[in-house]
Amino acid sequence: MKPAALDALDRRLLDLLQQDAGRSLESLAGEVALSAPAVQRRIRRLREGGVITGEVVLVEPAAVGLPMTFVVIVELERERADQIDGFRRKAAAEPLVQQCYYVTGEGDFVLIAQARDMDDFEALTRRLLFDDPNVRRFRTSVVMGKPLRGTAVPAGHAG
Amino acid sequence: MKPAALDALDRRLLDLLQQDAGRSLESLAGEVALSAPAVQRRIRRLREGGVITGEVVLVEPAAVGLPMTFVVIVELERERADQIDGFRRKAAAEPLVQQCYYVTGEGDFVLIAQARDMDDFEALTRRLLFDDPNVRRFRTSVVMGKPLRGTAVPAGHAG
DNA sequence: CGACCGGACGCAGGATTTTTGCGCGTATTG
DNA sequence: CAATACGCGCAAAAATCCTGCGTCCGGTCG
Repeated sequence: MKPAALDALDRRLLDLLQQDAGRSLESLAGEVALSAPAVQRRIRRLREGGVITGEVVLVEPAAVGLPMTFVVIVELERERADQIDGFRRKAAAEPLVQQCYYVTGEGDFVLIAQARDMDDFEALTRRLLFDDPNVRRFRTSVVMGKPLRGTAVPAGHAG
Repeated sequence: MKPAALDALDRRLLDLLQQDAGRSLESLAGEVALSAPAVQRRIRRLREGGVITGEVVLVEPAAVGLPMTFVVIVELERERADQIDGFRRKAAAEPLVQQCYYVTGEGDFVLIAQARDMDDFEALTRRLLFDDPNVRRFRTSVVMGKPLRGTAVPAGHAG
């Protein structure tokens, strides 16, 4: 978990792996002009250094019966550290909540959530928001169309 | 790209792979009480059916020099379909923009973006927002602390 | 100025994993 | 009740990953 300074090759690898983590070491090696073991060692270092934090499969929400996406802006009654943390924990415990941002300005939290339908979402708001006395108010936006989703950060961008 | 009805095993696999896509087929097979080839065939079907849309590595933004996260709510002047699409395209072309939601209510778009620092973010807002005459106004929220990020959807949740 | 040290590389062999072909059992359909 | 289709497990083949080792480069210290 040390900083470990990334060079241009590391960044290239990060960009490639953020597009497709399934490629073979050989294929990556060819792209960055290195041998397969060298690529593997670099990737391992990036993992151990905490730069790469995981490797996951992307699932189309609609395909598993959760076609609706919501953006919820939540305002809390009091912004005490333990309450902030409490709410964050509760939100994280909800599988339908994909992302949870604690923000300045406009409200206190911004949530991104999935749901099967309106009823499903309403049940979520009840559990997470209505029943929590510390939630002052919240505003829900329904996402239309297929959103641009992603977690990729441009590693080659700067340093 | 057909619906292809998911059974309980498919859903278990999806949940497991959304946590860690790096596991061996053997290990997955043990967990769901199936043989490795059976697991592999299911995963392939899920890919071909469009349920699994990709496999990526997760990168810690701070580690590549992009420690700041922003939530931006954007209002457009006119909500004509081609303008909506135009803005969406412009946003998607910005590597720093991770997510872009077109929503009802509160503004028209919600963006999640990364940046190295305030100047970096300001440059982004200039390119994407100030210079676009179709952007009426926008509100920026800075994300504090480490947000809960993720793209995992609970496959076992419903059907 | 030269020797030492650390770090990263490529190569090659061995271990693991993935992939394919095949035969079997079960469920569905005519 | 027979025929077909689908999915499974097994076992071997193919591909990939992983490790150990020798080498090279760059910085440092005597």
